[in-house]
Amino acid sequence: MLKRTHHCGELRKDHIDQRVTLSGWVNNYRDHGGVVFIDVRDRNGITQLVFHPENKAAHDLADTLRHEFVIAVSGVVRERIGPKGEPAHNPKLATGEIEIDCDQLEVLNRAQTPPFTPDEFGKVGEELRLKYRYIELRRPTMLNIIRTRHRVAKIMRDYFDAEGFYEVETPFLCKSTPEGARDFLVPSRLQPGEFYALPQSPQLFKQILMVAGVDKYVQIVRCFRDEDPRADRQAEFTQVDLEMSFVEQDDVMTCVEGMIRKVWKDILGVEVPVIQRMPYAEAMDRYGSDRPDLRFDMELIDVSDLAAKTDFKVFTGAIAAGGLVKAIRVPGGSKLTRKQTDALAEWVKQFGAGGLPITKIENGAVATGVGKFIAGISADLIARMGAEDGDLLCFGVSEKPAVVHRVLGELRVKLAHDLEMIKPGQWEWLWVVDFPAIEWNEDQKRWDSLHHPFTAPNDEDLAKLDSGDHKQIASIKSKAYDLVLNGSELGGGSIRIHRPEVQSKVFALLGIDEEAARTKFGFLLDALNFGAPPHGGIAFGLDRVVMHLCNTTNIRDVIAFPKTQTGADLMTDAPSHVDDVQLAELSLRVQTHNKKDKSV
RNA sequence: GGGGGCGUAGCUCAAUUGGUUAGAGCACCGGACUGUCGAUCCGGAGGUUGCGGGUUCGAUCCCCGUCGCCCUCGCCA
Repeated sequence: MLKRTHHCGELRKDHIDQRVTLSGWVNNYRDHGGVVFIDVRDRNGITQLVFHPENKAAHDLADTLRHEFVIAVSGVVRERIGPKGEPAHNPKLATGEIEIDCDQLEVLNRAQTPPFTPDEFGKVGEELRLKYRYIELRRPTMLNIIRTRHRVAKIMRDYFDAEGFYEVETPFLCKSTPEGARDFLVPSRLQPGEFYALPQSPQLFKQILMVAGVDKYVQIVRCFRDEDPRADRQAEFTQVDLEMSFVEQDDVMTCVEGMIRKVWKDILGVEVPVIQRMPYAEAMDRYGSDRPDLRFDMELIDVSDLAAKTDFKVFTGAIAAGGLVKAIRVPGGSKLTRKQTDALAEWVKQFGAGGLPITKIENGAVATGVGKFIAGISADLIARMGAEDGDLLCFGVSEKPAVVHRVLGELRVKLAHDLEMIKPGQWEWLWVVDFPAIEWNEDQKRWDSLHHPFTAPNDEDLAKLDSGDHKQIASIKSKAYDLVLNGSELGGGSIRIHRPEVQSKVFALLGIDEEAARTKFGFLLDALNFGAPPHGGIAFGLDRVVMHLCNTTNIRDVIAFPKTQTGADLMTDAPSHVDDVQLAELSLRVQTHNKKDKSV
C-alpha cells in the first residue's frame, strides 16, 4: 500500500516539483475523456489529482473511480496551469494553486453509491443523516465539530491539571435515588430483582472525594437522565464536573471563569470579560427568566400601579387577585400584523397566559389593541416604558406573578429572534446567584429544593431553617450559582453542606425523614460525620459549550452518535428486543411489547 | 401524556377541485469530450406516493388507524 506523505489539505506552491503520496476518499471526479480530474478528500482538506493518458494504467484505473472510493495516489506536485500556460488556480480551495500529476493509483476500497455525498451542497434529511452517520461525519463541518470538541476537552483538562485538579472516574453502575430526573435502570444478574441506576451526575461521589481528601476533582463524564429530549437536551450527555475543598463561592466561580476564558480565547480568539453577577430575584424581575439573554433589551417593567387605575377588567381583576401586570417594549414592533400578534397571543397560552394584551404606539399615544381600555394611563405608561412611535407594548397579566414572568420571559426571547434583534458574534455572559434554597410546590404541598438537597444555605439564613415560618423559609438563599451564556444555562453549582446537622435540617424541611435519608444517602451522611471539609463545585454541559463554539442550536450536531427524540439510535437500531435467555438470566419478564414489532 | 409540522425515485422537491401515462434537478448506468473544479453534451434506467384500512367510478390528494422524524408543553432536584 502506498503510504501517505502529506494530508489532503496541506500542499501549497512551496511543494511544487515534490513527489508526494496522498490517501483519502474520492470527493468528486471529472472525466474529460483524455485528462481525468479527481478531488481526493481526507479530514484535512481536498486536493485535485490529475491523470494524463500517458500514464495509461493509472489513467484507466482513474476512469473507474466513483464517489467515496478509497484511494492512495503518488505523483508530483504541479502548479495548476491552463491550456495556454496561464494559471488555473481554484480560489475556493486552500490547495487550489496546485494539483498532483499522478502516475500511481491504488484503489484501497470501492464504495457503493452513497445515499448522499459528504459535500455540503444539497441538503439532506436528518433521519437519513443519522442512519448513515459515518457518511455525514465525513463532512468538513462535522469533522470540524469533532475536532473542536476534542480541543475543548483538551484545553479544559490542561487547564484543570495546571490548577491542581485530579481527574477521577466515578461509577456508572450506581444506586438509584428517586429524586430529580427519572433514572435509567440496569438489572443486576448477581442479585436478582435488584437494580443499578446510571448516574444523573456524579454529585454524591465527588462530595465523597472531597471527604477523602482529593481536594480538587474534575471529570469529563457521561450522565444519563431518562427524560424527553429537546433540541438542546439528550438523555445521554456529557458534563464537565468539578469539586473543590476549602473554598467559597467566589473561588469556584473564579476558577471556572479562567477555564471559560481560556477555551473562548484558544478556540475563537474571543476575550471573555469579567463575568457580571445578578441575583436570581433580579433576573426574574427584569427578564422573567433565571437564565436571561442579555443580547437584547425588552426588559420586563412593572406597570401594576398604572394598570390598577384603568377600568380594564383583565388588568384590575388580576391585580385584585394578588397578581401583577408587567410590560415589555418591543422596538419597532408595530410592524407586526394583526395576524402575527394574534398568533403570539395564542403562543403564550402554553405558558399559562390567558392571552396577550398588546397596544401599538402611534402619535405619542397607545393606539391599537387594548389601547382604548388604557387610554387614561397612556402618557404615564409611555413615559415609564420609554416607548416611541412604532413600538409595540406587550402585557403580561396574571394573578400568578410566576406566570407573568414566564410569559414575558419567553416572549422577549421569541420576539428577539423573530425580529432579528440579535447580532451574530455577541457573547453575553452572566452569573446568576442568590438562588432561593427551596421553593414551595403547591401541587404536592411540600418544599422542593431548587438546586439539590446538598446545597448550602447562606450563613445568615441558617437560623431560618427551623423557624417553621413559611415566609422565612421561602426567603432562605443558597450558595448556588449558574453560568449563563446568551440565554442558555451552561452550568450550575453550589457550595455544599458539609455539617451533618445542617444537612439533617434541610432533609427534614424537604420532608425526607431520618430513615428515608439513611436509606437514600446514608453513605454521604456517614462521610459528613467523618471530617468533611467545606467544599463546593460546579458542572457544565460540555455539549452546550461546544454548541455555542460551533454556532449550532442542535445538540445532535455536537454528538458523534446521537439519539432521536424517542431515544433511538437510527444507525444501530437501539433500543431493541433481547431474547428470553438474556431476560431469564436477569430474572426479568417483559409485560408489554413495543408497538413496532422488532421481535426476533 | 398533550399541541404543531413533515413523510412521493438513491437524495432534494413538484404534481391544479380527487382525474386517466406521478414529473424535475442532482446521484446512478451507457456514450462523447485533453484543463475541469458543484465540468459539459447525448442517451438510459429508476416509484409498494411510510404502512394498514375506509369513502369514491377513480385517492399522492379526503377520512380513520398506525409507524418514523423534527419542534414544543409537561418533564429535566
